Amino acid sequence: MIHARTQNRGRPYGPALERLRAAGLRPTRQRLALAKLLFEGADRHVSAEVLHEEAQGVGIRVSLATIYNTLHQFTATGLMREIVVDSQRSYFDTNVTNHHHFFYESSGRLQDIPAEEVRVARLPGTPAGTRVSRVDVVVRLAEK
Amino acid sequence: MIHARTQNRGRPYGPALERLRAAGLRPTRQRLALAKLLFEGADRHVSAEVLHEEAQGVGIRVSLATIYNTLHQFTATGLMREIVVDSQRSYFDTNVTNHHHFFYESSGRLQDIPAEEVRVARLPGTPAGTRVSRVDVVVRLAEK
DNA sequence: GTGATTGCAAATCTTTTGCACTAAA
DNA sequence: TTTAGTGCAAAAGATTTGCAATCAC
Repeated sequence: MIHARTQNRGRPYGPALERLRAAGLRPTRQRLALAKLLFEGADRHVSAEVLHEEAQGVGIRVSLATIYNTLHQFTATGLMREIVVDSQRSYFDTNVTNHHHFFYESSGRLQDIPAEEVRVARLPGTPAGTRVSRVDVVVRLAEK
Repeated sequence: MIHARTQNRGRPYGPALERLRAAGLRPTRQRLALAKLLFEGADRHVSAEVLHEEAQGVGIRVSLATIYNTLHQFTATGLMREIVVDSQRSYFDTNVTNHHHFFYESSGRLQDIPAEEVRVARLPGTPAGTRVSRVDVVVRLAEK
């Protein structure tokens, strides 16, 4: 019989650890815990404040400064993406594939729009000396 | 001969005053001065800080708090529009017609893209109970 | 005059920083 | 060990607010 600790179903430590490893980030206690919150489950849109509260709620002891550090490291290593929809607060998205967003103005909630569902026919050429780093489409929604 | 004060070429006090009147804003000294800076000339993209410095530079005595108040009042009355491209700073646009933007990531500069030059084919229906208040397309540019 | 507007300074909010402490390798 | 990472509190930057003074009507 195999010892529980070595009973390896292909994911000995879970995908969170692997993601951090792949991103070249040392898997510390807090990064691992945050990665689990963020990546195990559906795609998410979080602000630093919300993620901090959620972490506290689940018993993860982590400071707000570390939340910011972590979100920025995850963004810098391509694990997450920053979305700009509110000039007062930063949002981060666990979906790093090409896509767009619905933004509910009243609640501040974000919802993905798959890239295929938006066709942007950009006629103007990009200015000389520049290249397009990203095209963001935000459909702002108000209550009817 | 007509007195200089009444020599009216169709714009007795200039369009700035008329704009404020039309927007229902009392034409105070600082609102008038800011309106002239903003609306007499080509369309502009300003941040509160930049507008404040520019005003000071031209000898307009106005506090930063009033700059913020004014930009928000102008936005609330439809004289300007807020553009969200940077989660740390607010930008306001004097062009309130339907259009989009190039955003130079390195300099923070904005450039209009006429609405006709971008075709957004939005296939997903808007969620129930909501209506589209605006569709923003931001083409982020990096240096080549 | 009277109520709207302004300026100033203090307050608030989000995000960053400095630095001693802790933990991963 | 050695070095990266963390927490905390303080700092920084953007924006808002409270309130007395000022201005438009």
